[in-house]
Amino acid sequence: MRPLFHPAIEDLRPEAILYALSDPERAAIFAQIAGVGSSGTCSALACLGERIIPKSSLSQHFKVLREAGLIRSERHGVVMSNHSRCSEIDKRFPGLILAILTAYGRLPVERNETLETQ
Amino acid sequence: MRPLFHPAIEDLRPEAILYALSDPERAAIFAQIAGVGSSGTCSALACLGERIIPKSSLSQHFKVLREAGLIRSERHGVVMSNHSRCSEIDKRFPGLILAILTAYGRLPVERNETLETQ
DNA sequence: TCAATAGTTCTGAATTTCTGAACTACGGAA
DNA sequence: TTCCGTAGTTCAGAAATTCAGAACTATTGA
Repeated sequence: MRPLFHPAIEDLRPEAILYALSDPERAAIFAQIAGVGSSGTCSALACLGERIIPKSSLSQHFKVLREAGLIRSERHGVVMSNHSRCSEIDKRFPGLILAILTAYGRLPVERNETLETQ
Repeated sequence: MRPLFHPAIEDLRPEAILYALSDPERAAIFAQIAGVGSSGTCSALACLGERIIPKSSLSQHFKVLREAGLIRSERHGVVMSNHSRCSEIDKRFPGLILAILTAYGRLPVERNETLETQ
């Protein structure tokens, strides 16, 4: 298994972020991770929506999110922990993640700790 | 030629907007239209970047932008005029377009007339 | 009526996405 | 140690999407 690639903050490209979040399943996964803060294993996120996401697809989704710079994944023993890189991204692209999650209706009304409201 | 489809504002879906703007060529076209305000013919936008976009591809790009609700196209004689639906979209998804165009580095520093800075 | 211009649709090749099956990595039990 | 179970990755082929040249349509002006 090759080591997980995480782009540096200065290498983030807006097209990759938009592409990653243009899939509602991926957006739901990311919203969950960003909402809960440091969050869950891949398998815990397998049935957020109306279907059970096959694990190979799920793995691909995480790869896309990771390589867009949206999340950071690290292995802890047998499970993978994923957390969002919202605050880093917000420095580079102010307001972007907040606007996207809001558009998806994924942000709670009360202030979210992992996102600066600018 | 079938009539051009423009979604109603309440039918706009964030995934379609993100997808449409996740292509740098389409984003450049949209930025140009949104920046200039009411803007140009398709062919006038054919060589914004490093290559000349084939006209069939260009036509597809416009269709994607149109069906995502980002632009409104109308035929005036032999040419097509396209203008952005930024202000409508901004009511539905506040800050989204501004954040995306800013991330792409496409917004002038001075205030843009077609976008509300909220 | 004809030619020119601007854009759309068609079509097949190339690319991408999806997902079941096989595989790898790690931890714990025996 | 070895074996087993869990968690996730990679492979591979089918399905879907994208790309762009060629053919087509619509409109204007001569």
